[in-house]
Amino acid sequence: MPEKIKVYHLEDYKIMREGVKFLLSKDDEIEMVGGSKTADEVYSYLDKNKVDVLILDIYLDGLDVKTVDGFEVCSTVHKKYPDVKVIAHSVYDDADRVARIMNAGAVGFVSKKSGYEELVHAIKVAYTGKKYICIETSKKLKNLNEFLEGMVDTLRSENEFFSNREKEVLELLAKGYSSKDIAKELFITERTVETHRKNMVEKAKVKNTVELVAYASSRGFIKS
Amino acid sequence: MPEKIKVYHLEDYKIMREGVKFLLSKDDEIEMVGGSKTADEVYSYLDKNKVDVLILDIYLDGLDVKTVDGFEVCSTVHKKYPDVKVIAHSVYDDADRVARIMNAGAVGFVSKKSGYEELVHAIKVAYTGKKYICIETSKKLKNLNEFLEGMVDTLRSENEFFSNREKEVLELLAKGYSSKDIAKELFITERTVETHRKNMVEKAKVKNTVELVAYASSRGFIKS
DNA sequence: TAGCTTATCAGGGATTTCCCTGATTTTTGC
DNA sequence: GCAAAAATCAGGGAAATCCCTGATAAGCTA
Repeated sequence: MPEKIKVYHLEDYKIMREGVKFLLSKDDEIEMVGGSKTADEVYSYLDKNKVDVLILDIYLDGLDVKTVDGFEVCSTVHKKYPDVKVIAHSVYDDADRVARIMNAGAVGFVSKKSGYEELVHAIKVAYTGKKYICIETSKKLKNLNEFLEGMVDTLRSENEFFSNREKEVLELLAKGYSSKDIAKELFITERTVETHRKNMVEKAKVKNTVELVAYASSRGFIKS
Repeated sequence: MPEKIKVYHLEDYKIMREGVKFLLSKDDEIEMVGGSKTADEVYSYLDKNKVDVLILDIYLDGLDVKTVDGFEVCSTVHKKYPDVKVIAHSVYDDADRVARIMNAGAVGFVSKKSGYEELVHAIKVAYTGKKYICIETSKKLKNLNEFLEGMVDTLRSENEFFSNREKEVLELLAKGYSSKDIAKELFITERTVETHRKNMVEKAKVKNTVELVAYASSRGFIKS
């Protein structure tokens, strides 16, 4: 099967992250690789991992100290990680904000009033390098469609983070399984399981399995 | 099996309704019976059907003609359908709005910054006839506890589960620290650290530290 | 005051993880 | 079809965790 579109979600409301994560994961072509509520977490994730599409909540009022501005995040991501397509996801769908966010480098705009199919659609369109504005909003802003003009296609490379087998091991680790338990479950030897653990610890640059699971959990690698 | 708690959701953002519907449906005791974006749809549903809990987004800016006020909806529901427990679900978690909505007859308040487990918890508490305010918000309003006194039955404290010392240990564990490392950091013996770990593993009913961290992380006990 | 929780400390031993050294086979990408 | 990545397997030994048995002291509360 072809590689899935790797999607990261920046949004300060946890329940929204949780919901979107599930809804988008229903689509076979999409893989939710992470989600967080601060821009810094996004940057540090993007430094190490490949992400195709970033869903960005424009207004992050932020629990953290400094107030983060969604437009700024968008243009920073656009400059620093040009391969990442940004889709703005917002409750505000007025002309001014849509224009600003598209100028800041977003390739898509989806109102939160729209359902998840709109978001799925926007992601797929963005992935092909085109721009998209959700039906709801574009109806409202039909004079603004000049903004939807061609953009340069970007390159892509980088590698996957955890392999499928590693992810299987990871999930069982998070359930409290020992290497021996996992070996039985997956019909491989304990040694192999240990190798997978070791490799993941190295990849994630963490000290041990406990931190690995904390790391993976906070980035949404572990289902539950 | 006992009957499920029938939950209706009033919320003007479709994607949020979709997400919440799934997230809450994962719980065996909860049944999502409906959801809509206007108050009128709620009323007509309540006229014909039994609903135990109504999740109410306080500010419905509303695509529909007349602007609907969440506080008004709350008090209308409270008077007209006294058996329906209203839980306010909002992005605004300031003292003023919390107080107003509780006075308008809500039995629970959950910030959208909280995850779905908080909503699940609030629903179950509400169903038993008690009042509840989410951790996030009650932390924020802790100086205003005078006004919360008597108004709420369950101010779920974080200490409900792990003690402060245990949480300190937990945070360091999630950073990959060994018992020895933690002992140095906290100026206690390795043995004591081990006891804290053991106690947490027992409390959380998990198999080992790895699962403990996965458990804690998914419930937001670990900052980062 | 009696009982509960929290926080501290400890020995001994079984089990597990971690770390170093390797290796072969299978799958996948170009 | 070749090279790279992923998946498999292995020994040996140090370190850490896990599991059982305890204990003491402080603080809260009914």
